[in-house]
Parts: sequence; structure tokens; C-alpha cells
Amino acid sequence: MPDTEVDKTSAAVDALRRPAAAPAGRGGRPRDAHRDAQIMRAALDVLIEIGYDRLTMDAVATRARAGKATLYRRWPSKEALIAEAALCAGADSTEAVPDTGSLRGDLITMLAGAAEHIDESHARAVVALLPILPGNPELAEIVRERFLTEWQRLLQPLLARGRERGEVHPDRDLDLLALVLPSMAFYQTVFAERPVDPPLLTRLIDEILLPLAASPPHPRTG
Amino acid sequence: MPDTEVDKTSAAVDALRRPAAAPAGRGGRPRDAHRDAQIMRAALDVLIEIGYDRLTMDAVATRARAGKATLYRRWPSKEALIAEAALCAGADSTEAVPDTGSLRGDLITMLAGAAEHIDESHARAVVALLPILPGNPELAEIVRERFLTEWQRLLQPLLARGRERGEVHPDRDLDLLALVLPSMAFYQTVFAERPVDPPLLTRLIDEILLPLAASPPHPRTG
DNA sequence: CACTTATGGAACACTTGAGTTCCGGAACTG
DNA sequence: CAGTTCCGGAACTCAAGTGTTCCATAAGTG
Repeated sequence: MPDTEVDKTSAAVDALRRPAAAPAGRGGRPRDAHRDAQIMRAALDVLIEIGYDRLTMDAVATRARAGKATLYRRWPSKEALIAEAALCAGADSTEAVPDTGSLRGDLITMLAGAAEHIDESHARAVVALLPILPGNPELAEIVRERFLTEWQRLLQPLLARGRERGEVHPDRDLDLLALVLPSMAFYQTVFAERPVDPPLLTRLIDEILLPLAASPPHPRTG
Repeated sequence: MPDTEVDKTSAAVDALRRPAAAPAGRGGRPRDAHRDAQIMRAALDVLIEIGYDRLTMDAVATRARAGKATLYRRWPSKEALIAEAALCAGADSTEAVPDTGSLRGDLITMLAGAAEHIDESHARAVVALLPILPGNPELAEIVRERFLTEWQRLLQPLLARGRERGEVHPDRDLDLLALVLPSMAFYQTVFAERPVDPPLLTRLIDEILLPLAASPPHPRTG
């Protein structure tokens, strides 16, 4: 898990883990930290392929070329491993806020640069995690908050600057605006099986977000 | 399952069922057809509360006040029962296409009249069903197609008429337009836990769909 | 070197839940 | 009436999968 994560998520991830390896200096084989990421990557792949219900720890261990005991030395349960794997699937962006001179340029630049963590597999991982959320309210809260805030944190600075430039109508609710792209992208991921690739995002920006941002609410022209 | 369903879904539902009860006339107690709907209602409730992973046939039977054998006389497996329950959760609307004289009026009237099947529990049921879709491509296809087409079938006639009235810009792609509301409603359901109630829908219509419909794509005013 | 900890693979324990069968009673036919 | 099918509740079967333990080997410390 990258160390730029918010405290709340770090605490949640800690709660998903077993006690750490033996401290250095006592002798003994050191724990290979790379294995954690490899195991989680394998877990995520299996999760996306066959879903949470059919996923077994045996399958994850085989995929990761690890012993099952290696998995259980790190995570106390299947649920904990899968939860952490899905939470870590999309790293936070450390992109600087672009300033291309136009809202369209900013949006396209930002989303191109942030392709890694709006990667479709993140959305699929979250979808695959949805079924266990009813039984785990803390995790549900973190997943929801994280998924909601990620896109919004990316989009709101751009929309705000667009408003200053006069590209976003002054009466526009930026919170609501920032929901449009993630909503449509997520819907595509879940239902349309259309890859959320740069051409699609560009189309959504051009045909949906930009015209909407520039228009006033409640046009009532009809 | 209402008999207005498309053939594909009916075939899919038939495939989810065990052979029917003994034909009438042979004597023996008749099967109570009301129990089917009651059992599925119970299944849906449990599904939404605790998710597919934790749902047990015992829990559904208890909730439905039925014997487990009663469930298995109708459905061959847990998966089949849950799949049919979720598919039937939202009945198709038989609403007439409203004509209020304005796109806004049409949208609000249609969505108010169709509240039953855009009920949030339908979306939650579909979400809860997502985990079994990777292992069941036919069902996945039906769920996706059905969920996609339902809102679109409702919205497209209204948008088309709006275009005739000059309320929808002639360059507007109606397929894409018809995706905006369902996308945002679904996102709210899954992540924001905000009830998709008439005030929210009205707000989405006023602040998102109507201004968007009236505006041309690619404004490039920035 | 002895001692320690981590590893993968295998064997193991056990419980949970899907699915099946049984049975007394209910609801039907001829 | 006898025979038939459905019902709910209970008992049952069994295997799959979670989670645990074992062990030879590997990778460290002092």
C-alpha cells in the first residue's frame, strides 16, 4: 500500500492484517515484502476473473506461487486479503493539477495522466468487493468514501478553475458535476462491458461534461 | 414473473426452474403459485441485507416460512433461486408514454409512474447478483441487457419527442443521453447510499439531463 | 556452528451449508 | 374411501473450503 494513503484507510488496512514479521536482528529468515504485493495482485486477478463467491484461498495461493500458510501469516482471513487487495488496486494519483488554458485540455490531460488508477480493473475490483460490504460496515464506509472522493478530488480543482475562466456556469453545483463522469464510467464498467478507455472518456467529456458545465441549470426553455 | 417479459428473459427464467408441479386432474394437493413470489420476495430481502455470499437457503426458507424442500421443488439451486428473484425484482413498466407538452413534464411523470421498477431495491438486487455473473455468462448477458434497456426503453421515446419539439438539440446522441440518469442513479445507490427518490430524480432532470439535452455537443466555447 | 524465522507444499481438522430424504398432515381426484 | 401430490420442519449426507499444522529447506544473526 503506497504511503500516501489517508490515515483512515491505513488504519483499515492495518485491521486487515496479521501481526508483522519478527523484528530484524533476532536472526531468522527475513520476510520478503515483495510477496505481499504479489499475493495481492494474484488475489485481484482471481477476484476479477471468477468473483468473490468462487474465489478460494487455494486458487490465490496457486496463482501467487505461495504456500497457503504464507497467505495466513499476513492476513487472518479470505475476506481480509480480498478487501486489502481491492482497496490497494488503484493507487492515488500524485499528478499535479494541469493547467492547459482550457477546461477540456485540463480534463483530458488529467485523465490521461491518471489512467493508472482509473484503470478499469480498479472498478472491477470494487464491483467484486460489493457483495461483502453489507456484512462489513466499516469497510463499506471506506470503500464508498474512497471511490467517491477519488474522482472528485481529481475533477473539482479543474472544474473550479474552469469556473474562474468562465467555462463553467457560475450557478453550477461542482459536487454534482464531478459525479457525472465517474457515474457514467462506472455504469459502463459494470453493465456495458465497454472499456473505459481514453476515446470513451474524451467522448464523455465532449458530449456530456463540457456542454453541461457551460449551461445553466433549470433552462426551462421547453 | 409478469408475462410481459421479453422471450429471452422468459427462456432464461425457465432454465432457472425445476420441472413444474404435477398436472391437474391426477389428484394430489395443488401447488400454491403464490408461494413462488413469496419465496422470491424473501430471497430478495435476505440478499439485499447480507449479500449473496452469506445468504443461505435455510435463511431464505425461514424468512419465507417455507420448508427447504419447497424451495428445491421449484428451483434446482441457490444460484437459480437468487438469479430469478433478482431478475424479477423490477417489473417492467406498462406505463403509457406520457405527453405533458414538455420534456421535463414527460420525464417527471414517467419516472414518478415507474417508481416501482426503478425502485432502489432493484439496483441493490442487481448489485448483489454481480458476484455470480463471472461464472454465468448467459445470466450476465441477460442482467446487463435488461438493466441497460429498461431505463433506455423508458427514456428514449421521451427524448425523441423532445427532439421533435426542439427541446433536445438535433445533434444529440439519444442513446448516450438516455444513459445519464441511470448512471447517476446507480452510482448513488451503490456508493452514496442516497435514496434515489423523486426529489433527487427531479434534481438530476433539472440540473443535468434537461440542460444537457438542450445544448449542442462539443461547445468548445472555452 | 547453533539457533531462529520464513518459505512452499502437503496433510490435516472441522464446520458449514448445499442439497436430499423422511414423515405426519393437508389438500386434492375419482 | 384409497391413492396422490404438496407442505413445513426435521434429520441427514457429504464435500468443499477455510483455516491449521507439519516439515524439509532456505535465509538470516551472533
